Amino acid sequence: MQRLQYEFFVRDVLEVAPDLLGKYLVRRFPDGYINKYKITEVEAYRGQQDLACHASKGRTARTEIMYHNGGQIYVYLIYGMYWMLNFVTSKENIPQAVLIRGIETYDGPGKLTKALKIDKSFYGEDLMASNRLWVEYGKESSQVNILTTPRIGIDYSGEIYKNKLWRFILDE
DNA sequence: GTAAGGATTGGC
DNA sequence: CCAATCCTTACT
Repeated sequence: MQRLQYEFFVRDVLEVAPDLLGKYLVRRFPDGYINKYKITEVEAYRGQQDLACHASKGRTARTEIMYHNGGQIYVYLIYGMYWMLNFVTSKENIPQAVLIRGIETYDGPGKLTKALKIDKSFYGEDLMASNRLWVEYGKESSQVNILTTPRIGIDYSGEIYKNKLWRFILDE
């Protein structure tokens, strides 16, 4: 199937995040083996105002990639042991990203990066140019049922943002 | 330089 | 319930 292009990612994260559900994350491993995984759970992180978004701290070495045009990969380490996989969205200078929290077979942001062998070396990689990680359309209709809930693990982000229904789950 | 804490997970 | 484990950020 066809790889998602820049136009898909260069939109507001609240449009891109739910739209990623049902699409396929494609990984080409170092030995050349290719596997595809249906995306089942994501979260949206939206700009400097969103206190749960890393970019609320401003433009730093870590958040730099989020200020780029959509379609780049943002990876960071959490709790000293788990890599989190994100896709940058929106236009240049608008820091947004979608956290991939679950894919078919591997439920959990830390589990899926471990299974797919994703680490810091993917930071800043382009989803349209990469030969080892990208996203494709599925063959079935894009009609999917979606559940929304508050985001996980961001209780520190204040009343307004911790209650936003910016976690999107594929309802099977 | 130093300290605090995190978009998580698994084990007790 | 709590430790693991290390990078990023802020600065008593």
